[in-house]
Amino acid sequence: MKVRTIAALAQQGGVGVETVRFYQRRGLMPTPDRWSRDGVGAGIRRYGDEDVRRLKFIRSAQTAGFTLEQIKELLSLDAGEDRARARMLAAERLAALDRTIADLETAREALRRLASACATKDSGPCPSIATFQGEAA
Amino acid sequence: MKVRTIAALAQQGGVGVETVRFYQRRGLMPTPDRWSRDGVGAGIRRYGDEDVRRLKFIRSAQTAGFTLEQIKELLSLDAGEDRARARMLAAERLAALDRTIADLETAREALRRLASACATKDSGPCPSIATFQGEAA
DNA sequence: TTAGGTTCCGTACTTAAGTACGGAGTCAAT
DNA sequence: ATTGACTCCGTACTTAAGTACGGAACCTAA
Repeated sequence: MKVRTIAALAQQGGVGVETVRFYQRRGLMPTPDRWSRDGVGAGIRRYGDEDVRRLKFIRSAQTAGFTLEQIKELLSLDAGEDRARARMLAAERLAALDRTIADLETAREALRRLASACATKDSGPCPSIATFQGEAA
Repeated sequence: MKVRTIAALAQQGGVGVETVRFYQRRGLMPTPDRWSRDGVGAGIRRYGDEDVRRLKFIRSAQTAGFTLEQIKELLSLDAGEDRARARMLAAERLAALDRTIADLETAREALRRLASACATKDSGPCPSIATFQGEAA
C-alpha cells in the first residue's frame, strides 16, 4: 500500500497534476487529508493504490465515451446499492458505443476510398467530396 | 439545379441555420451573393446543390474524426492540385481512426463485462471499477 | 537554515464546436 | 400596405474538459 504525492498519482494515471485537481473539484477524485510526518505544518495530501485505480478507471470510462458527469455517477454506483441503475447506464452506453463504432466503420470505408481515389496520380484535383457522398450521418 | 434558402440548406444538411453561418465564418461554406428577383432590395443569399453536397461532406468528415480545420484543408485540396497532401491527410486520419476503433472495441468489452457483472443480483455493490481494470488507455 | 522544488488553492484563461440574441432588412401573402 | 416569417450580421454566451497562473505554505537535501 504505497502512498504517493499528487504528482506521482497523476503520472501513474497518465494525466497532469492539474487534471487530477480538476477531477477533485468535480467530485470524481477524493481530496484526502493532509498529512505531515512531524505534525508541525499542515502537511501534504497523500494518495494510495485505490486512488490510482480510480483514476485509471476514469480514463478508461472516458475512452468508452462516458462524460465526466456519467463517470461520476458510475463511481457513486460502485459504492452503492442500485445495480439496476448501473446496469441501465452500462446498457445505454453500450448501445451508443455500438452506434459510434458503426459510424466510424462507415467513415473508415469512405476514407479508404478517398485515399485510393487520390492515389492514382500525383497531381490534379482529388475528389474528396465525391468520395464521401452517400455516407452522410 | 434547385436553389434554396439557408434554412432549406441547413435542413438538408441536418444542421441548424446558425451552424451553416458558423461554417461560413470559418471558411468552410461559401457565402453566395445576395439575389433579389426584382432588383429592388439587397436580396437574400441562395444556395445550390453543390452547397448541399459540401455541407454533407463536412458532416461525414466530422464523423470520421476530422476537425473543422482539417476539413477546411481537405476542401481546399479538393479544388487544388496537391494529391500527395490529400493522400497523406487521409492516411493519417485512417490510422488514427483505426486506433480509435480499436480503443472503442476494448472499451466495449469492458462495458459488456460491467453490464454482466451488475446483472446477477438486483442490489449490493456493483464493481464498476474492477471490471474496467487492465483497460487503461 | 536556506534554497529549490512541490503542493495547495482560487481564479482565470483556453479550445472546439456550436448556440443564442437583437435589431434591421427582405420577402410572400393577405 | 401591413403582417408575420425568414434572413442577415455582429456580438455574446455556452459546454466539456482541461490548462495556466500566482502567491503562500510545505518539504527535502545540502
